[in-house]
Amino acid sequence: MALNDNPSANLALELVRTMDRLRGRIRSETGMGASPWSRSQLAALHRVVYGSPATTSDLAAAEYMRPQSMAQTIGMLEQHGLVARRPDPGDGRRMLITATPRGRKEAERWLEAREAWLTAAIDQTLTAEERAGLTALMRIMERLADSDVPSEARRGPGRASDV
Amino acid sequence: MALNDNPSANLALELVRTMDRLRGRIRSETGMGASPWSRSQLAALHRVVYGSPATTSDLAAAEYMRPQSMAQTIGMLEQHGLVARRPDPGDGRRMLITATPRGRKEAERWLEAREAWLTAAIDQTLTAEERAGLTALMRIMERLADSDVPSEARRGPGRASDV
DNA sequence: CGGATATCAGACCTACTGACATTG
DNA sequence: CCAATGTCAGTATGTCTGATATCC
Repeated sequence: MALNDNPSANLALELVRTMDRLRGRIRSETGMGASPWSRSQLAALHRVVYGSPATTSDLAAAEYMRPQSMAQTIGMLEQHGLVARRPDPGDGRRMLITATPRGRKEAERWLEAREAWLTAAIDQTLTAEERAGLTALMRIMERLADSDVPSEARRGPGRASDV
Repeated sequence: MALNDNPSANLALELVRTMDRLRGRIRSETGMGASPWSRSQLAALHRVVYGSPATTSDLAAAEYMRPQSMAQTIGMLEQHGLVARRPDPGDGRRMLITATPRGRKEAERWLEAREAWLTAAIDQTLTAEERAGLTALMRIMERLADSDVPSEARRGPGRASDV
């Protein structure tokens, strides 16, 4: 790699590259017609179904998105009756999102279907020990995703000369 | 989770959700102005710089993308003089991509800058054991990304009732 | 002629930014 | 009046598909 003397920098680069490649493989195997719902929509639905009632902003913060982006996703789910929005009794600004019975059924159906290839890959290429340890390893990525390291850390070099 | 009786299905779902969330966090911390190059462009440049001369199709296959998508990425790199394309002497159909000296400099400069936040997060929130675990996790993800499990595995349920 | 590579054109998905209204 | 939430509109990106030309 020879990128940097800092081991963490190499870990970071390799981690991102690995996630990008695995994501690409999953995309290429899953195709787009595999489900009427996009990955973002299923992620939001998953959170709504298995979580407590929350606002669009809450969901956006949990997924590290802007509220407007999450609103668009939630809007599509609402159009199809998978989630419902009701005003917060105590705060007129807030709209609470909850899953409809239909939304719960669709979530169970499609969350499994969407990751069918990855499920098969985990089954067929990992050992039992690796599968047993995978959950613990994923916690490490969760800790990174939710770490309180401030964004200030990104002190990039000056702009490229003439790009 | 209560999604499925198959443990691998739950692992698959959790892995995808965790990657999506970490990706979102990195996106939100890195911003868009952090680099004149996109993540796809740097990924392609990284592969060209540290690999042997290859065609657009080769690079696309390695990143699990369509050749047309990779061609667009490579085209932008070529416009800015980071990579060069020359005809394959032995096969008139093929165009070999190589990094220019400038491309090598830019790669070293920006690959590090782009993951500065993740580097800091790894440094500040993970223990030595966890960093070792992270390496193990990346190996597993690489094996999944490159596994030979066929796409046939995705036998989804029938289309949603009336969606 | 069939297979592989590259190219051109069009479409979609996802997330972003900015501006504005409403409520606490 | 200011902060927070939600909504509307426009933008940018990255990838996809389809169709076509060229070369082995």
